[in-house]
Amino acid sequence: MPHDRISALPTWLLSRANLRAQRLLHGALAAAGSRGYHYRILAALEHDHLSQAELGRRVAVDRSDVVATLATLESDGLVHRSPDPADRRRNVVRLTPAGRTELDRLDAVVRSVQDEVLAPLGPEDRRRLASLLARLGDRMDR
Amino acid sequence: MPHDRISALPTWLLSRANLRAQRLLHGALAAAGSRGYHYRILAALEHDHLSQAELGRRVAVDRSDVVATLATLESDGLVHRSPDPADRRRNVVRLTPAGRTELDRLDAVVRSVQDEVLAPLGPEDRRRLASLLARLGDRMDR
DNA sequence: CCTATTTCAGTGTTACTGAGATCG
DNA sequence: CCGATCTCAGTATCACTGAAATAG
Repeated sequence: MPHDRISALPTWLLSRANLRAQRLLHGALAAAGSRGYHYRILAALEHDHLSQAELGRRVAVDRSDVVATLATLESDGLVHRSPDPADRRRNVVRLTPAGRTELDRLDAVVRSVQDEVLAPLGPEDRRRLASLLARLGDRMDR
Repeated sequence: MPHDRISALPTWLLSRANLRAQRLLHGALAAAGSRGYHYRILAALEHDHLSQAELGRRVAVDRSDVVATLATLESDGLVHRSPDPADRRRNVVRLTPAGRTELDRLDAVVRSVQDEVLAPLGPEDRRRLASLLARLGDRMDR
């Protein structure tokens, strides 16, 4: 094999597996008329109403991208922004009823992609992989 | 936990772990004055002289990005392109001596990043992870 | 004074698409 | 005519930076 320097590298294996997963995910979300940031942000709002900064921290979306994504989601009637009376720097972001419906719709899409991504692995290997990946990703303080 | 819909998703765990790995990798390559595509393409040329199309296939870089990357590498004197006499559609791409030196230099950078990425795991878990990721990434025909 | 939040504008890498010209 | 290669130009998502305005 000519490119052994690369093919055994953990960062390579990780990026290949992730590329395949993200292709499937983005393809499915695009077919549903949505995108990754939209799903992430709607999902973060499922239980709580949050400020934009807190929202971005929870789903690891940059403050700047939160603004742009919320502008789209709000103009589509999926979320609602209102000034926080307790701290007037903040916006309180909530899911609208239409937003909750959209979240459920996208969630079905996302769940079905998980099975497709994990198709090569049995149940036990799926659990092992999840556990190993979680340990790698936990050190994400930056 | 408020965003359980996301935090247990394999595609989420994969993207988080990969983001951390790529941040470390790109940071280290940038500090060394290089980038991911440059390393990948130099590494692919280690043993063989290849056409651009074959090169792109081996390290999964799009034909279009191969052109742009080779233009930079060639102007830096790291690779050499010449028309293939046997098939005049093709360019034969070879590493120059300076290119081989650069590959060795970048290789040291990349290797040290692997240890940093895998720091949370012991030797046995590292092998398991590599094996599981390889099985996920193998289905990359598209 | 310093920090946090929201917003805007812009950058960067990776990944990808479409089309033209050349050649087998 | 079809298919492969190289090139150019442009797009998309995600990730990120710097700075201004506002408020605690």
